[in-house]
Amino acid sequence: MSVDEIFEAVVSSRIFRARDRLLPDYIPDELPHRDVQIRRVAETLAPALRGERPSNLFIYGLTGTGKTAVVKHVIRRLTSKASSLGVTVTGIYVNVRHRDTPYRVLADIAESIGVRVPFTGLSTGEVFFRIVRALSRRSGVYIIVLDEVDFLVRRYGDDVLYKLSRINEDLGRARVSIVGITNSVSFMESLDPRVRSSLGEEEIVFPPYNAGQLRDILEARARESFHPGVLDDEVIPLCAALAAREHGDARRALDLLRVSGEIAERRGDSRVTRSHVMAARMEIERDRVSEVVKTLPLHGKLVLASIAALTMGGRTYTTTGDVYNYYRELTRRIGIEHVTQRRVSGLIGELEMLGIVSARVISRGRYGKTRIIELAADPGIIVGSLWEDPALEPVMGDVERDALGKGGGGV
DNA sequence: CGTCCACAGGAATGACGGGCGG
DNA sequence: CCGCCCGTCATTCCTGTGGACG
Repeated sequence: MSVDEIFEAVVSSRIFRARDRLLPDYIPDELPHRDVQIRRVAETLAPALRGERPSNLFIYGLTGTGKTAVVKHVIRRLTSKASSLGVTVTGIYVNVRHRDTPYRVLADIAESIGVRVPFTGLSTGEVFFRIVRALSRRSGVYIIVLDEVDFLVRRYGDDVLYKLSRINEDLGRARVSIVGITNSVSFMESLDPRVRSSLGEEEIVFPPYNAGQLRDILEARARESFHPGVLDDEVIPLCAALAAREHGDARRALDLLRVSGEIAERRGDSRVTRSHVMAARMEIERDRVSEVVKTLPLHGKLVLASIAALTMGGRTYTTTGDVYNYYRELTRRIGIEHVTQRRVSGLIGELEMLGIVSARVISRGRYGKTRIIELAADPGIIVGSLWEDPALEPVMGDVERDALGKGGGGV
């Protein structure tokens, strides 16, 4: 296919009418099955229209339950209503997982209100001071949305939240309220009581979608994004069912639908079928894992290789100590320094956070306390991704062989 | 019912790179 | 341009602990 033909195929897609409406950052005008949540968020934030400070708000719900979409949707309506009323309401959105240090979060907030700050070099206190200084010269209501805020607190404590929750004391006419979004239901309990009572003035829980609701969401979105009649009847129910299995994650469901369409298009097929969905599922998983593995530090990769080698055969799990021994052997054969067991423990924790292994702490009594570690992604994909790092090449053959060697099932 | 294993996990450290004020 | 301070990353040090064994 020539370059021109590729471009032409994209422009005159037989499959998609508006592919971008399936992307994660697209906020549709209608959010099916979230009427209750939309109303409650709107009620909470509405006082901003009178220039009053809305209550701080905390939102809980698993990934893909529409938290971000609902908040963005309401804030978009709110700011446009406000400007038609001549009131200043500003929404500031920060995803804390992507900007995962206190400094970067504050820098983002500063940027959003037009305060230029350098990437680094300032103390967080200084950035905070500049935000306060800028806001105290203004009036209006500022709604700061901290998405996935649990990531920040887990690593850096609730210092930033505490300061932000008290920012109004230092301001003149401007008013700030905070909307925190989190995936973790137990998050609020980990906060300092002062912060908790201040930030949790209002709380809303987003329940997961069930398969039927996911189907409604997908159907509404498919009408916008696909040409009529290109989806086989079973495609949407299948995507919905697969995502429902993953605790009702609408983002997963939409990704699945989009990638299915992309695969159909790439293959030159005129309809999207079940087989495209199955291929999409595989492709999404492969991309996710290989992206994570690629960004892992070298020792993280070696630890992951060790876990893979120790679990791929008959055994389904391994423990920290076994992983460490195997890992040391790998570093010896490559001829590099090894890190301490503490660090390996930390790396295992990071792999768990990335969703590539699962680990839980158990006590084996007389035989000590350890973590039970299992792979949480397809082993074949993990090993395949590890092969891509040239530094691991000298040992990857052995890693694969060791794993297969245990296939018989005896210790 | 105390011991003690095999780690977990908090706190501290050091290297590094970048901005700031003079 | 220099010395200083800060955040970040990768790492080390060290204290804490659930529960089977004896």
